[in-house]
This record gives sequence, structure tokens and C-alpha cells, in this order.
Amino acid sequence: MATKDSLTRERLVEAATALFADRGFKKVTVREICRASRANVAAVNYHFSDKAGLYREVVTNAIHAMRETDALSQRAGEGGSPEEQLRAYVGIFLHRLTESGPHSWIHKLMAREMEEPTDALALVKRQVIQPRHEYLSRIIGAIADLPPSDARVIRSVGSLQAQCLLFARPMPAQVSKMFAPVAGGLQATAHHIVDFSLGGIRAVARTP
Amino acid sequence: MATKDSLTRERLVEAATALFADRGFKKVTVREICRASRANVAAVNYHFSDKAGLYREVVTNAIHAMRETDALSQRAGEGGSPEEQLRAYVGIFLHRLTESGPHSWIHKLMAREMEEPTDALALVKRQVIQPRHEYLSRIIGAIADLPPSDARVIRSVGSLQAQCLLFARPMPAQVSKMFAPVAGGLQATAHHIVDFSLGGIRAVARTP
DNA sequence: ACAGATTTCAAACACTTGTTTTATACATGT
DNA sequence: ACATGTATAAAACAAGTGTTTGAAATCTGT
Repeated sequence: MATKDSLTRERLVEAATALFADRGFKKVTVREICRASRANVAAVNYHFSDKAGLYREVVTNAIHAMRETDALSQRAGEGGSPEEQLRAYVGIFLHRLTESGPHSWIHKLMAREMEEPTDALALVKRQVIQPRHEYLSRIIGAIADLPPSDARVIRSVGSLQAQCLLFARPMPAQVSKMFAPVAGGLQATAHHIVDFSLGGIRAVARTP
Repeated sequence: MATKDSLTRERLVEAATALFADRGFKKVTVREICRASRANVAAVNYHFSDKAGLYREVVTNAIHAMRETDALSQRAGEGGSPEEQLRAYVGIFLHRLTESGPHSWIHKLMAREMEEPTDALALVKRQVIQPRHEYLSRIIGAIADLPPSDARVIRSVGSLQAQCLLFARPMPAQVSKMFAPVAGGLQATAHHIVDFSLGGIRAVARTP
């Protein structure tokens, strides 16, 4: 069985990834996916048995790609001080989030998944969200000179993630421009988030 | 015409508000609204000509309610220092956002509107988002001792809004719990956001 | 109480959705 | 070459969507 990997199958996954990332599971129709893949309407059900099956495949790919981003960010800060590690993480995260290359769709898709969770969410949480949270807790704990489990550290992780995720949130350009001013370039924004957060972390750490 | 305000019309608006806030415009069906209102399927088209017409009515109501919240928050901090004004704003905002009373639906609805904008978004932006942004710019500018138009102030407003909005974002409970730890109560979270942000604002203000 | 407007209702309409069917082309192993 | 499993194609299906229709019920002013 499976004598030769079907070209159609790959085209379907490719088109579905872009569409799902852009508009979520529900709002994309299988006819649309098939039109973009120059495939028949029945192709989705043949290769993935379901529209949900195709979505599951796309999410699985996204998880792998996302873990790579995390690993890259963490390696970039390896050996440096906690502050440098934080700067490396935020820099790469934001870059991947806003570039138009082959990585941007992933985070858009993850944001969609959080809004209308499917069965895949549990997997995403365990494989992506949880490890990332623990990594950031260690860094911020070191900066604040507190154990990673301290409530002040946990809350600071939330504050940092909130700022980073603002860029992942699907928003109309008008609103996004006001909430997340990209004036001065992405690099400047990343710098701001880190500086702001370092000041915040230290302030919170001082107040028991 | 309009001899007596129809009871059905009010029931329709009431039910639609709850449903739209919970699941957005597209995912709520007309039949569902009518079932919840104990009205006929044709009632929506009769009273509002469109499903979109009903939605427009709901959003209009939401804008008014939201402006009230903003006015209340600003009045609560009136006369105090900028720091106290910030504390008042965040406190009331978070409270209204997470309570289950007659105000929580509004912000949920606004969040939905930002994700899948309709014609009403332009109105929301002008009447709610823009004024709020200007108010926060003034406060934070005063704290940082910088003009409200300074890039560092604008970005700090974004950082604050990001933390507040994390609670408005529709998220499955699993994920929300990790990103926004509510342990210690909402009041404690509000305090954290303010302390964290004050530290961030001052840190950013020092670095030109 | 009656005529006229307003409101409700059951049924149907036109359209889109995901999926299935049935048949035909293609590839592969012997 | 043939038989067999794989892949594509056109058409139709069943369920769900927003909307319209046309008749019945209800209310209102006189």
C-alpha cells in the first residue's frame, strides 16, 4: 500500500495550512482548499477521510515547527546571562511571528487553535505551551532571584507572554497598529518588550 | 407605526447579545437565537431586516456600555496621582472583564469583533479604542515624564493593554489558567499588572 | 365593533456546507 | 497482458444556513 506519495496529498496539506492559519478551521471550506490545490472535491475525504483529519495533519506539522523555533531561541541564549537569554528568546520569537516566510503561519494557527480549540489542543498544550512556560519561568526566576514557582515569577511570565502574544493575535490592521506600534521596526519593539519586562520583573520582585 | 414596543424584539436582542458575545457573529445561527427567544424564525428578519442588522444593534449597545465602564474607571482615579489613576483603571477594567454579571459579555463581544471585524469595527475603534488609548497615553506620559506622543510611551501603553487584554481573550480554561494565573484572586492580579507596568515604564523611560 | 395596520407563524426557497457514490483512469506486480 | 490495488473525477446527497412568502392572529384608533 501507498506505492508512491501522492502529489495531490502534498498540495492539499500545503494549501490547507495557509488557509487554516489565516482563517481558522470552521471558516475554511474544503471546496476552497481543493480549488487552491487544483484537486477534486473528494480528494480531502479520500486522503484524510475527514476535513478534521486534514486539519489534524496540519496541526501536527505546526507543533513540530514550533518546537524548532523554541529550541533555536533557547540555543541562541545558551551560556549567556538570564537577561541575554530573555533577549534572545523574545527577539527570535517576534521575528518568526511577524516575518512572512515559512514560519509565520504556525503561530497564527496556534492562536486560532486557542480560540476555537479542537482535539489537538491538548497536544499543543503539552508539547509547546507547557515547556515554553517552564523555560521562561526558569529565566525570570533567575532574574528576580526567586524560585521559578513563586507567584510573582508566574505572573511575570504571564506579563511577558501577553506582550509577545499581542503580535500573534489575529487583528485587523487598524487596531493592531494602535496596540502594537511597530514604528521603528520589529527589533525596536523586541527591545522595548525586554526592557519593559526587566524593569517590571525587578519591581515586582522587590514587593513581597 | 411602532404602536407598541414589541416584547419579542427585546427578547431577541437579549438572547442575541449573550450568544454573539459567546461565539461571535458567524458561529451563531438565526434559528438558535429565535429558539432562545421563543420567537419564530422570521422574527429576526422582520424586526431587523437582517441577521447583520440584529448584530449591529447588539454592537451599538455594547459600545455605550463600554464607554460607561471607561468613564467610571477614569472618574475613580480623578484627582489622584498618575499612579493612582493607573491603579483605578486597571482595577475596574479587570473587574468588569471577569465578573459574570451584566458587563462581562461586552468585552467578550469586543474581542470577537477584533478577530472577525464587521462594518461596526470602525465605529468601535473611534468610540472606544481610540479614546482609551489617548487616556492611557496621558497617564503613562505623566509617569514617565515624557510627552504622550513619545515612542516609549506609546509602546508602554501597548504593553499595559496587552496584559489587560489577556483576560479578555477567549481562551480555553486550560490555557488561560497558565497564561493568566488568577491564583490569589483578581485583585492580586490587578496589583501585579500595575506594579509590573510601573517598573517597566520607569525602566523604559530611563533608556533613550 | 369594525377596518386597517402590525405582528406572528408554518412552510418553503435558494444556497452552501461536508460527505458519499459511482465510474473511470493510472500504476504496479506477476 | 492481465489483474489488482491506488488515485482522480463528475455528480449527487443530506443536513444546515439566511431569507422570503402568504396567510393567520393580534393589536389600535375610531
